[in-house]
Amino acid sequence: MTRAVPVSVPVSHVNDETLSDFLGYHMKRAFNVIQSDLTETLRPFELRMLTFTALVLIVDNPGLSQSQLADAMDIERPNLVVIIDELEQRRLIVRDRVRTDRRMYALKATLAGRRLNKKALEATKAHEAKLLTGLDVQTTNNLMKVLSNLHHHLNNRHGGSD
Amino acid sequence: MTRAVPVSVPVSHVNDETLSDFLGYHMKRAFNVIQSDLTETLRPFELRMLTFTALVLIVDNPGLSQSQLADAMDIERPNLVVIIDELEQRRLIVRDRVRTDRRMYALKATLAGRRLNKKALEATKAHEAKLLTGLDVQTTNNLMKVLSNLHHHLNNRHGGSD
DNA sequence: TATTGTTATACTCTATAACTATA
DNA sequence: TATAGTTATAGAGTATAACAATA
Repeated sequence: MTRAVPVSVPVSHVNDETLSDFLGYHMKRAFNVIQSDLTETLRPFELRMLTFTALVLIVDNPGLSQSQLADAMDIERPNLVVIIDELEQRRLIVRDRVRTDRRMYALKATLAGRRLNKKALEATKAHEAKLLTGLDVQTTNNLMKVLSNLHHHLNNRHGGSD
Repeated sequence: MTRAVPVSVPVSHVNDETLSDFLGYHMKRAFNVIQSDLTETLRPFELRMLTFTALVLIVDNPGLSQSQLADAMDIERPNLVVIIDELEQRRLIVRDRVRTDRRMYALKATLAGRRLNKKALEATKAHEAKLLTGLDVQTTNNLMKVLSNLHHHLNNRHGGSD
């Protein structure tokens, strides 16, 4: 896992100036590190980023449907099914039939689900705080705000003009 | 592709406040939209984000090795092989043996590669500018800078302490 | 007809171990 | 022995079409 130090090679420092205008490039690189880190943090709880996110959203929004959840997570409905299956099989959530519309399920967390959610959440927060140690506070706050704005902006364009 | 308008459901607005502290959540959502958009933009050129990024970096850094490129792209060396294979088969780049160290290839773009690079680059820039229309300039600049800082920060921690 | 959840499926991206050829 | 590139492979994530049940 030790990142090798470059030896004598044709190019000593990779020039990525042309790519510096592209969000995708920077976001992917940053996201890569964050996600692989988050994956490790969640491993002891047997959660992945997707199952963790789903669990948090269900805990915070008891009764929401799979369609709504998929929409909030920006994934397709079919891909959510296995995630919900997994959480349900582990008795962390339940699928309750909605009386008034029997097509839907109302997703709710169990006590075990809420407990795991709490523990995983704490671990993740602690780990992330450690990751961001050394970054000035304003940068961190900016980042969150800008990313959130960006998503709303992009999502509106995406959903609206297509 | 039309995003369905929510009907009457148990939860009218999904509360994601608990997740609002997590970089991963916001980055993923924003990245999702950007990448799916970028994918469409690059489709006419028969490029994906990975092949596009590799091409740009090779054009800008003639002679770099696959290890260096993989490192710059934050992917594992084995995963780069098929990407380079694809670009080589399409005669967009060549693998030149390095005389002084015959283990390595010096990657170089062909004329066709540089031409495609230019066209794809223009399309991507135009498309991205359109995507970001309406966002104030400072936000955009901040975003780029913060993401770049973040990557360096995380990468140092990641590579250094592991 | 339209929507919710589902199955099946294919494609892309990612990660690891083990190999070869060179150094 | 160590590194560059490679192969094979397994696991995640993503996207689409088509279906049953329900509205």
